[in-house]
Amino acid sequence: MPEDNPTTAVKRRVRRGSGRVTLADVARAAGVAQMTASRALNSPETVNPDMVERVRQAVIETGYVPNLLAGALASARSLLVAVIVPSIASTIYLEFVQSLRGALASKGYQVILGESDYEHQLEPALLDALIARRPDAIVTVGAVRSKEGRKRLLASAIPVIETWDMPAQSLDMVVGFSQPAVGRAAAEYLLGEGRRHVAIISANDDRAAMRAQGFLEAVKERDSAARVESVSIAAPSTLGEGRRALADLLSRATPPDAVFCTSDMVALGVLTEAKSRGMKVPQELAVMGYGDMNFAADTDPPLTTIRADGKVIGLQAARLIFERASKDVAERVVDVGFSIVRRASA
Amino acid sequence: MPEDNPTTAVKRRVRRGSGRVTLADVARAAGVAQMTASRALNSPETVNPDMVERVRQAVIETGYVPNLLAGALASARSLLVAVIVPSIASTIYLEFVQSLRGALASKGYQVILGESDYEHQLEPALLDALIARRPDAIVTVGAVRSKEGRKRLLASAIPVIETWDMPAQSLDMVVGFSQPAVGRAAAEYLLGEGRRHVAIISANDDRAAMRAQGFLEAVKERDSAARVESVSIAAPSTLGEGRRALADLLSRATPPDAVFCTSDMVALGVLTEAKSRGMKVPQELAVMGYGDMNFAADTDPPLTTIRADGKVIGLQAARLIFERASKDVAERVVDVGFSIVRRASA
DNA sequence: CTGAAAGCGCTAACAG
DNA sequence: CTGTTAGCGCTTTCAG
Repeated sequence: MPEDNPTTAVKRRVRRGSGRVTLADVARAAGVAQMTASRALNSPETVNPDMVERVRQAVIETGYVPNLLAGALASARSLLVAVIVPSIASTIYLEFVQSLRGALASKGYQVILGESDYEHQLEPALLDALIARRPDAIVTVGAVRSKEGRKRLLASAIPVIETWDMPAQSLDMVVGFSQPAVGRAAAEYLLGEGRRHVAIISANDDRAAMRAQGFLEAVKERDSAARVESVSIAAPSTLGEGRRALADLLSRATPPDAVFCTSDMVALGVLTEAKSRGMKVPQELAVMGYGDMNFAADTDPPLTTIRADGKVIGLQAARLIFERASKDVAERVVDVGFSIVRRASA
Repeated sequence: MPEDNPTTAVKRRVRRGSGRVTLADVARAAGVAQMTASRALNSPETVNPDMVERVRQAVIETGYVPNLLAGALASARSLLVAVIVPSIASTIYLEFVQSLRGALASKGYQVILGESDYEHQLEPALLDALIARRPDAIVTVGAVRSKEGRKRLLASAIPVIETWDMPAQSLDMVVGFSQPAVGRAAAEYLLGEGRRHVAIISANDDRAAMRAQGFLEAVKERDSAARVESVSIAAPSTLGEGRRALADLLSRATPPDAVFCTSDMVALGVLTEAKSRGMKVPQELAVMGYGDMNFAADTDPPLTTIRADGKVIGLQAARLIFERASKDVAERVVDVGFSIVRRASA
């Protein structure tokens, strides 16, 4: 007879806990129900102040540190945000990640890092690994282009923010600016300064390619007969690549009188190479960068560059995440624009 | 009577799941028990191949993505590693974080990012926030100095790896090298090259201070009457800080004939300032950096610097984490050393 | 090798 | 405002 009977008690499947202090321990120590302890910690305004005090005391006594794994599972809110950058080593997105992480941390969110590699398309495996953590949002640098990637993100129902770009078909939310417009602006600036034979040194990643495309189009529009030199370098772009790219350009039949570079680091390489050859910048060669990195104002000569404010992108992305979490209808697209920082090099 | 009786059925507390596909759905689709599905995915070698195949098929059909929050809670293994850097924006640790993240990812671990700020001591709040995620390891850049921080880490029973340093009192595991030894090596190198009036430009963070100390000690040991100039700059160190620091040094009564810089970026600033003043490097001024960043070989002149291989530190840290996880007794201390990369600037 | 039950530590939902 | 109960989705444990 399968009757529950004390003498034929079912064998206990033993499974002891981690041995760590749990919320139940805190509740016991404070002499309240576990749920009250939970509320005292997470929404103290809904609990009698005395109880809150007792619970806080108990937390200190016991050395309790909540288990967010359990909390996230129970509440379906992980307070985790996945951030996918092309490469951790690429300095361009550092301030962005930093400001995003900081803003998120202020509301209890944590950041989990993904790396997509410039070369490979955002791999489904990477995406699945991140989705498996059930982040409350996924932030990607650049638009998600791969069909499979879009599909998985959509299926996951996790809010997505694509950044540093302005995709025609956004997945969900966007915080960025037009990459081709950056290239156009650079071309117009250099041409407007009277340069006649412009060049572009561009890395072979998605966004750099878009800038290059905008640059070339703008030059052609202004003067369909214009010659544009172009050098492609590998990402991540370094000072050395910049030096070699300029050497390449200068070895051509008609050397350029202006160069737009895919990044400030490359521009610094161009500056270095130019100076080592005794060329005068900007007289003989105008040099323009992209990124306005923290050294751009202090190069010799100071670097004219295009500034896209990573800090702002990070902050705006965080804001959208907060709004979405609180069910306020978040905007879907934020164009943070960019600006030309005019210094002496161009 | 509180007897369980069908007609007075207890009211159902409704709590529907997330609506997502769960392992139970997969098991159902595959016609196996949930536990078998779990095993088929996590330890396929323990399951009949046919079953594995059926489960895999079901995963694809259903679009199942595991919920690692639940898995982590149940198994007490989060496959999460917390990495604490002083500042995300500081380029020195980029390769380290990248290689660490990559190595961990290859075994299914993910990285969650913490930032300690150079200025504040590792804050208990940051630590608690990370511990709350129950990471399988915590990796810190630099030794954990604060008493409270050490206490919490110890109490958490989470494996800790302190990196980029060689603390006398390590908390648990260490992968690094002696920071004072770096300073000594730099001093000995410059003095050995015949420099007589050396200077140091040092940021005011923990590790830079240790290098500076080693530098000063070594100089004194060699020649107790030696004069050493010293400039302190704010972290994070930039090219501009380097320029200004050199300007400062040159304005002093007896300008130095050699400078050791807290980072390559600062050294690049020194190079820039020297060149803009028409000084000859290394003839009039030897310049030495620290970090061997990717631009160091391509500056003009190429930068002599001290290389500590962040990539190796990351890899070694990952290895220790794996070993500890598999219960092999992991080593506790790995000294990865450093090397002087001799180039033209000094 | 496969399955059933129990429970990881927390919060949602409901009842008082 | 406080408490009770029932899960969240997975894996451990034990039994077959």
